[in-house]
Amino acid sequence: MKPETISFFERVYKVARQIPYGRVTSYGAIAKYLGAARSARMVGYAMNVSHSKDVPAHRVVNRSGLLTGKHHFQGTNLMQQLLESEGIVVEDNQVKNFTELYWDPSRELPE
DNA sequence: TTTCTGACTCGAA
DNA sequence: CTTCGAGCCAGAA
Repeated sequence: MKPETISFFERVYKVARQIPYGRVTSYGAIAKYLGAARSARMVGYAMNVSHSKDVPAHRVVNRSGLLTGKHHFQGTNLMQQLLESEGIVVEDNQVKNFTELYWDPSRELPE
C-alpha cells in the first residue's frame, strides 16, 4: 500500500502497535512522531475508531498520564485492568511512575 | 454542502 | 498557582 494511501489513522495505529509491553505513551508524542505535533486530538480520535484494529489503546494516555479514554472502553475500569496486568500501577485514573514508563516514539524509535 | 464535536496540548494572562 | 483560548484533522448529522 502506498504511503500516500495510508491515512493518518493508519500511521497512528502503526506507531501504537510499537509501544513496548508495560510502557505507555501520550497522544501528543505519537502526533509529534507523525509530524503533526498539534494533532494530538486526531490521535485520540483515531483510537476511538481503532476498536477493530490491533491497537493497544490502553497504553495511550494523555500527557499527564491520566486515563482520559478509559471511559470509552467496555468496562468502567477495563483500561486500568489492562495496564495493571502489564505491571503498570494506576491510581485514580492516573499512571504512577508515568515519567519512567513514558515511551516517546520520537525518542525511542529511529526516525 | 455546512456545522459540530472530539480518547489533546501548549502558551498566555 | 489556576483558568482560558486557539490549533489541528477527520467523520457524522
